[in-house]
Amino acid sequence: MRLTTKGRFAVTAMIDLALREHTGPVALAAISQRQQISLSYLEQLFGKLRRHELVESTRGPGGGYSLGRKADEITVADIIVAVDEPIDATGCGGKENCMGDDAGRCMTHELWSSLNQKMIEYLDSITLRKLVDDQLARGVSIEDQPVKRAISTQPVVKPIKVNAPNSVFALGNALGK
Amino acid sequence: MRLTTKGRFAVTAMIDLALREHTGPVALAAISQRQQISLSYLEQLFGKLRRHELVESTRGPGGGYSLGRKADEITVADIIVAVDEPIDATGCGGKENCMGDDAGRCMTHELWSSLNQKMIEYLDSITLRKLVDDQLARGVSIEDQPVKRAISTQPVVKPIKVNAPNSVFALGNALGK
DNA sequence: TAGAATTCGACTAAATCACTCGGGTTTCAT
DNA sequence: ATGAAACCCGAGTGATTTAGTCGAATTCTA
Repeated sequence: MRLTTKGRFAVTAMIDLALREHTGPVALAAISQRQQISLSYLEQLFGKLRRHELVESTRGPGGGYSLGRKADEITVADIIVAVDEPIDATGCGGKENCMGDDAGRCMTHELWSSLNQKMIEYLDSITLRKLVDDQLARGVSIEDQPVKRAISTQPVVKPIKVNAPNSVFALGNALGK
Repeated sequence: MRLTTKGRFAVTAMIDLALREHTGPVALAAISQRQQISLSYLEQLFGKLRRHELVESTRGPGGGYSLGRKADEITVADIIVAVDEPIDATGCGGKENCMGDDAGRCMTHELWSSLNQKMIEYLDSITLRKLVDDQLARGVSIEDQPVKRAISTQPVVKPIKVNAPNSVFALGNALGK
């Protein structure tokens, strides 16, 4: 289990999606504007989320993404595992066959796996529904934009996101303590 | 709060250290062999751990590292923060001054910070002592090598760690679920 | 004092991450 | 049909992380 900015962005985007999917599919462009995540990066993340069946896509105008199952059946661990690609690797998947040359056994993995397991269990106990409720309790305003596809008499001024370096947020991490 | 291989290695090494420091300072070379972590990387990690006063160093022959304070006063969060360098960055340290141009506020950070806080609190509740006790309960054999500095009549054959790619372990991550 | 064991610190190289770019493909509205 | 809105995909790039190398500095033993 890893915890990187990629996972954070995915969780953030999923919360945003869960907050608004009741009015139909949510376009990535909208999430991109609200959460300051670049559109193409979101596309990568949602590609993985879709392959893991955490979201469903609707193509064409008026399309977007909706949750693949109910919000209380999606956990934070699901999201993070989906975008982080287990990779598994090391060849020493689950068995103890990764011993070296002396009696050390697979202690390296043993040592970490216990804590790792606890982390996973913890993150698996937090559902998307819980996070959404937390946000609503905090009084986050959803302030729907004109929801249905804009009646295209006067085209909406498209906010081209000039040169505002949205990577200012993207780069950082931690937020320490 | 980030959770990368660096943090995992640091926690693993600290457990190894805590398991054996009762016989005096533990040399990084020993941890390197047991846990399959490259010596130079360990040196980097312990440099940071030392600056954060989680460990103390003793130089010269018979030297090594020992815990900076008692094992039940060191938490997993302490270790991870020490090696991960908060960096803080983003300029939007703690305040809400990072709003964009429309009413979106700092929702991106708001969204994540709640979960982030929970993660920190959780990892801060797990002490090194607890992890060590878990390992001992699992029956991990400590199997002390000839503890005191080897009587240097016949020099011990230094296991040069031929070309065994110890990075096999170093590379991977996650271990999925 | 000589020599060995060990920690320090700076530089360097390889791998991975966090994006960006430039194209597609599907579907709806007119 | 045509065009626009949205999802799809894969290659490319720069910074960070990870790891390795070398040369010190320190301190114990003999």
